[in-house]
Amino acid sequence: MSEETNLTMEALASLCKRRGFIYQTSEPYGGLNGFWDYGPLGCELKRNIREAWWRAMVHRRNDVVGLDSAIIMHPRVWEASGHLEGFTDPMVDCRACRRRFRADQLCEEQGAKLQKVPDGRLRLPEGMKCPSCGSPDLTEPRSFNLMFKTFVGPVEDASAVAYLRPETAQGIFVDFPTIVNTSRVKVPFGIAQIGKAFRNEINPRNFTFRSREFEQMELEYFVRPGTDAQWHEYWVNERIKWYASIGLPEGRLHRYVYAADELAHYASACVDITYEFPFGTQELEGIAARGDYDLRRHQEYSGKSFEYFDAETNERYLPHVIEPSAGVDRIALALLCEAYREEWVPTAGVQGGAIPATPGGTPPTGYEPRIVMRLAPCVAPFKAAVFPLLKNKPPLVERAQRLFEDLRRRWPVFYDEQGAIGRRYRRQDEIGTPFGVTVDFQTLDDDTVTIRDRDTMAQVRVPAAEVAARIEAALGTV
RNA sequence: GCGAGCGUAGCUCAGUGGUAGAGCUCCACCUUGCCAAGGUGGAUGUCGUGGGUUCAAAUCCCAUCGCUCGCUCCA
Repeated sequence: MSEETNLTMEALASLCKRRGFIYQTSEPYGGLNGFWDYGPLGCELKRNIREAWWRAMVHRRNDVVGLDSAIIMHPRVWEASGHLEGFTDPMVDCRACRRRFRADQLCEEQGAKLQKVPDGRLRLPEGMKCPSCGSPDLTEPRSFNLMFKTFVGPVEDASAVAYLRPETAQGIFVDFPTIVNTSRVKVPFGIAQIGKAFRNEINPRNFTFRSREFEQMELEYFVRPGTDAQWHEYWVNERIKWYASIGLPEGRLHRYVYAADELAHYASACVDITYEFPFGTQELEGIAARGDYDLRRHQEYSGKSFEYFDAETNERYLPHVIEPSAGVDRIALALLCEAYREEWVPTAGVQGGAIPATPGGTPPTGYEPRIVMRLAPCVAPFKAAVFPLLKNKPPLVERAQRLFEDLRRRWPVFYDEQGAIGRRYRRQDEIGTPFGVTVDFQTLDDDTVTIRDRDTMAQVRVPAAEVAARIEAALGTV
């Protein structure tokens, strides 16, 4: 990683805290690794992401319904899903020095291979030694589950064990028969869900990118067996389009297509949509063709039928599923990375536009630095800010407040009369507000105001009555 | 999880055993006729936390929590 990108992530984290987007949880207690709080601006950003997704995936489609299932489900769900066995890293402990190591890693280092015994358990080959102290006195490989465990009811015994969901998808699969029976849906159709999920990650890293508590937006789209490939391709394309609509251009997104030997045994295809973060190109969303694996497993483990009766073909079958699964927090982080700019802008009297700042440099004569978040208007926390040009002139203040009250009925809008007008513009630049609407002395004559564009800093004068329509147009169709 | 580095005000940081600081930010008033940092006044830190050494600890030692980087892992 270069020094420059390093600086950028630090600068972004610093701005996120300074302006109230995202910061560590439980700060007075020293923080807690892998958990984050979204402040006043961050929670608006996240709401906007969720709402844009829900509109695109549910409200504007005829073939998808929504769901909000419980975070804690019957523990057998996680046996059926494979999470109880699959979500583990086998570890061995050294009895001599009490250190703990990854079993597969330890074997590989010593030129051996972890052995599997017939009952499915893992065993160390002969002659393995502790990499730390050299003792051969090692425990058998043991699994440490990445699911958070808790107890249901007052008694903390084995029969009361439950887990916080490590993904939202299983709620959809488990509810599949009920939704089919109650919602008049017909294959192909989808069930969408947004919600928190929890994984006890060994190593949270890269700001919020890998967290222990995170939020997913998942669609399970059920299709006729045999149509998997075409629907998979359809959803990959749909999702890329959606990212563009919230301000992540296709140029910075990539598709990582899984090779045959990388796929889970039940999957026929998987494509990750990745984004060029400063710390590397990393996944935002995975789109997998999972066959009928999930429904089949729940049918087996529950003993109930998960089959679908297709009235068109008069067949009974387990639908196959395409799963676009996105992380809200990762999308929020990508949007913040994409939007963040340090610029040098001309001061009064200097011609020309803003130039990108050199990290750590000082602006040339006639320029001064600004930080601007170029968030797409549809995801920006505030859609506009309203200012009286001067706060000590009551008619300006009164008219500005009236305009503010008018606009806030429709969108989150910010009002500010504090300090010089230029400073107020800059404050809004840093939090990504796309428009600054200023009431000045001419407003008192003809009721026009100026609208200042965040990105170009250019101003246009329009009738106050047209401001709402201008904002609406900028929000687009998202 | 391992190794290395780091933790002082909201932010960026100075302060290496002897009375906690600067710049920016923030608040009040003034000023200000469109792009921040003009005036006056003000607020904010038991120096991440807990122990220990010492007459005395932000400073030295131990533990712990957190952050960054590398390895590892993964969504």
